[in-house]
Amino acid sequence: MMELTRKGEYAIRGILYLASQPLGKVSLISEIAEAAEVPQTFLAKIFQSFAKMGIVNSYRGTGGGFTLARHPGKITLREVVEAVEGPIIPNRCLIEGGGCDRRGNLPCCVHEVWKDVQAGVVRVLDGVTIEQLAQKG
Amino acid sequence: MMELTRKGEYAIRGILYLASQPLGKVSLISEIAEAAEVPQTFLAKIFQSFAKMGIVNSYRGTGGGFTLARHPGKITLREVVEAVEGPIIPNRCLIEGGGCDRRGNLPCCVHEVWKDVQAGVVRVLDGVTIEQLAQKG
DNA sequence: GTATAAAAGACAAAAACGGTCCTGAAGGTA
DNA sequence: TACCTTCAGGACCGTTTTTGTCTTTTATAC
Ligand code: SF4
Ligand code: SF4
Repeated sequence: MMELTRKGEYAIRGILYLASQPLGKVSLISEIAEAAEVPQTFLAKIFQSFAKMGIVNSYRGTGGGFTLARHPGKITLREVVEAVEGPIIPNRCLIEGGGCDRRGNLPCCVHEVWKDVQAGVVRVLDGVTIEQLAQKG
Repeated sequence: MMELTRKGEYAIRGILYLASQPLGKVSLISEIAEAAEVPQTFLAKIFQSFAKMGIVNSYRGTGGGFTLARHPGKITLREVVEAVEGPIIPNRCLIEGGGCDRRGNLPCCVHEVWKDVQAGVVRVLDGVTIEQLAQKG
């Protein structure tokens, strides 16, 4: 239960490589993929998600590649994970507007527990920036 | 990410029905399935897992069925979830004896974050018993 | 115009999910 | 003993998700 997918793991490795590079340096996806030991085409998809979420900037053509869109101290691990895996939802009754199928959409007593779990995970992941991680090596 | 499967959701509903019954009362799987609104054959598998984990007792033959193996105040939500979904493992480097494939099995800096996530989730789920949940309705 | 590099989308194998079904074993009961 | 009840265990199966690959298109630099 609660397992990060490969995509999530690769996403972190990739963004961490970017964070370890000099600020503003443009990196090729091929370069990132090699350093992060991730299949290149797969990582390309991941970085597309990053770009859409405004975590990285992408540049096409000669001299193109990716840079961080913000200072690494302003990018949290939660953002990185959620960019590729979607929001952190321990149970479907926490989905925005979703609700529960039982009892006429009234949440049951367990609902609150899942909210606690969600809040706990979010707090941990929001408390870590990729700058912190990159510095620790 | 981190989503409980149907199996986990059904497991909780099923055990909560047992906890709502008079202590020691033997309940049929058909009865539990109907009350919990869960496919019966699927719930049967779930209760097999419970029995193996020592959460419930099962009795065969006429008059058989299931009872809680312990007082509901001694059964935590974590046990119930882990019985059917396996241990709470946010990332594969937390698997016992598993380790990471990179850097010669040395855990990286993100490893500690996943340990924090795991500890947080476990703390929440271990802090709730099915007795508490059943009482709140 | 041409080379470069990301964007976008189609495709696909493999695994996980969400069950169903059948046979068998254990335990009552007449 | 024969029969009925109830759970145990395993085979099976369709759908969805994961984990990618490949091809085509678009944007950019030179
Ligand atoms: S039964 Fe309770 S925990 Fe389960 S989905 Fe509904 S509100 Fe959430
Ligand atoms: S790279 Fe780090 S976080 Fe990822 S599996 Fe290895 S030790 Fe864990």
